Amino acid sequence: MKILKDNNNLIIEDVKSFNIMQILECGQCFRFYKIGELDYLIIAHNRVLRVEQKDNQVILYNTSMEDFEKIWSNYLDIHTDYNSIKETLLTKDSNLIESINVKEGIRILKQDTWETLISFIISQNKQITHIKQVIENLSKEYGTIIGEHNGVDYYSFPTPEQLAGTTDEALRNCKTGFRAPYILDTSQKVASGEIDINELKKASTSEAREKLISIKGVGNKIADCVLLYGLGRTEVFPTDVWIKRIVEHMYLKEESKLDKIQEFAATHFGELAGYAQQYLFYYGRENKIGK
DNA sequence: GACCAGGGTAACT
DNA sequence: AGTTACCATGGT
Repeated sequence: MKILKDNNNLIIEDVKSFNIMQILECGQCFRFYKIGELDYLIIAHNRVLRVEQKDNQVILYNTSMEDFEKIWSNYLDIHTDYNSIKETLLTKDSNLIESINVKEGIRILKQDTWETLISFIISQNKQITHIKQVIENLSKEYGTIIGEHNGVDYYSFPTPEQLAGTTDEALRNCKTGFRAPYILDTSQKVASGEIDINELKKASTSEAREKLISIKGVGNKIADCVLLYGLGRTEVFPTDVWIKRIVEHMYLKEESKLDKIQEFAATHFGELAGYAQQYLFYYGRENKIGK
């Protein structure tokens, strides 16, 4: 892999295990817009980034080398060796061959902790398209303009302070529904420092999980999503209805409770459970495994 | 119109 | 400790 500069754009050449469509549409993130084939706008870290993929080239438009080193290489998880991860997973479990082959270009984005916390609170009992819609509503209402593309403005994800000052009714107007009090409460606790995002980053996985679950509206599944997508804890195995069905169908052969599925993932996939979850979720959901 | 969606809480046994 | 109704909202 090497990085080339082309006017205001950066080109990543010969990057393996990278498919921008799979990375964005595997269900881990919500703020992106498809503008063409393998061509997307990503809203992250208070920036608008256009990423287009052509053959073995990934083009990052209007980006400096400095931003790449500081933000995007980390966000896109560029320096993680996914070939090695996939090989190790396959030696642990050859049943993964199909999902890994089909979804070979997944990478787990390193997303902002605060944004994943609110996003996955919104996600409960909602479909992915609705989640995206509600997050866009919130960003337009409470965020700030951070960029433009083809005459359309794009907004940052609101800060804790921006959300802490609103009301339950205003949040419901953004179609948050019964999640509105959860969002408001969480925002006020983060804004006041009662919940410290930086402490979560330093805490052990189990300590961080415990703190996350203490937030009203955050249970096991949402806490694990924040741990995996927003805190880089790649050993956790978020277990939603889909992953539950998939694991039951592919491995356990019977209805199983959450703790049994967690135990299975930990012993079966070990430290790589988060990656395995991502391949299984995206492939299994698309093919309705177990449904 | 019932049923379900990348669940969680509170009020029940 | 283990179930169950309910929570907004939009799509099928």
